[in-house]
Amino acid sequence: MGKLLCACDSCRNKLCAKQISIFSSLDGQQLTKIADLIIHKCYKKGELLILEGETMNSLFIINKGQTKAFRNTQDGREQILHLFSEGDFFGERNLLRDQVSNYSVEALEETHVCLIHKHDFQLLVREHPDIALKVMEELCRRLDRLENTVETMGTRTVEARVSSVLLEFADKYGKPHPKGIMIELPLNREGIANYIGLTRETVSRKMSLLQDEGVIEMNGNKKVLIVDRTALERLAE
Amino acid sequence: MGKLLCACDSCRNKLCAKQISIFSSLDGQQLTKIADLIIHKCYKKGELLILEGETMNSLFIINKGQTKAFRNTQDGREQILHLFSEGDFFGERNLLRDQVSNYSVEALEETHVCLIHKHDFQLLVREHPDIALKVMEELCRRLDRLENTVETMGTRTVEARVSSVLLEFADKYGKPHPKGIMIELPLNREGIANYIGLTRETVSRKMSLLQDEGVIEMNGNKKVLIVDRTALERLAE
DNA sequence: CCAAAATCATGCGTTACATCACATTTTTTT
DNA sequence: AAAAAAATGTGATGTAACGCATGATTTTGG
Repeated sequence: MGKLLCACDSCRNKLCAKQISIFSSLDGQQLTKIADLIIHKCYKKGELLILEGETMNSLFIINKGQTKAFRNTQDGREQILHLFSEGDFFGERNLLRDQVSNYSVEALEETHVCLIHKHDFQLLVREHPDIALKVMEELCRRLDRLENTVETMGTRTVEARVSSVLLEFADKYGKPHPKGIMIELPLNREGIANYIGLTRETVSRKMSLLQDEGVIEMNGNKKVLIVDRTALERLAE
Repeated sequence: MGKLLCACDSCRNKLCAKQISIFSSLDGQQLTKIADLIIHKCYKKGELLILEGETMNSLFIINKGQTKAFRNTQDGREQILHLFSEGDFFGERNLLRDQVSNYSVEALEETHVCLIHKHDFQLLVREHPDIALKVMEELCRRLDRLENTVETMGTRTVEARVSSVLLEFADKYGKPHPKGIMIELPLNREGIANYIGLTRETVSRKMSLLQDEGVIEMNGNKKVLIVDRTALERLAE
């Protein structure tokens, strides 16, 4: 289960840093310099990138694949806090203040990451203040999303929560489809339940209900077609 | 209900900016320059500082008093997202990208704020990158808190939610007391309920229960004495 | 200090979700 | 392609929080 250096050099000569929005203000030469600082790693599905409570010393940037950030609650549940995919970063909180990670991060599929060491990142930020602004922007986006999550979790109706999460997935992972928007779900039913604080069974039941109402169509376990987005938005309130 | 300029000059000549952590890296001369940019305003209890959906052009920093940030949900509830008190700032999200406010902010008591105009703030950040890092730190703290909120809201047991919020208040507003920690509650029962996604009645019932168990002692409606912090921490998990 | 208004406590019936159990389907493995 | 494993759907049942109603208490404002 060792975390091996990535065998593929899919990005070593391709300036993967260029793809990443927080570096978007830099020019080619600066990016080349950054590329030299980056270490690449590759994780298989189910592998842990970060363990809650662990001391961190790098910023993780996802080059390919996706991960979930979660905590194991005392009552045995798993609460998923964030989903990270291509271009997202995490571990930033431990770069400013010395602090252990407050969640675990697990690969949901084969995931390739770029690592920048804490020290290098701090130098970069000093040299290019624009990076700090980009990071701030992303943190604000993340706050927005969490505020929405808190709002929907505070809402009593469970239908609204399920609808919200489907809309979120549609925006993030959805692809156009002749009959609507096709989503390749990043999580199974239990994962969705752990993301919005419900049980697997309740998510199942509500999704079946949405299908009966003609709002969505399930295609196997991993694909969902949003047929009537408007209805979903109305349900999500 | 007009938002009048503050009559008191409690801070005009006292470099109120000095108190504010995001400016802590600046020296006296720089602070004086900032003080000139600041506009002071004063709001009475119940007044709105920001209305959800409003275009924003300033950063608000609380000099004295406290406020709640909230949204009115479609089902008629009010979801409180943040509590801000002395030294806290808000409105930052609208300074980076042009975006309307995604929550309303209301004064919970007489509140004095310092306002910095978007344009001035952006210049300041360019000139003093340390400010951006300080803002990032605060944003991270806020993310931490929201992540905790999501975790406790996802937890099924309501006792844990109530205990968590009491602990949060104890840390933020608690004062030492011979028998434990005395809290001056920033919110009434309904407010607490809207903060953690419960009903007023449920909060009432659970707090009565905690009192019966000898964990807390209520003193009128606005004061709570934490008698057994350990028990509360155990309940909060 | 008193009266009015606001806030809080609590009993009770109802509802919605959790929980358990098991059949079924889908996915993975060989 | 078949077998094994994993994930999902669904019914029955219990329970905990909601929602309403009402009386008690606390706070506010003159």
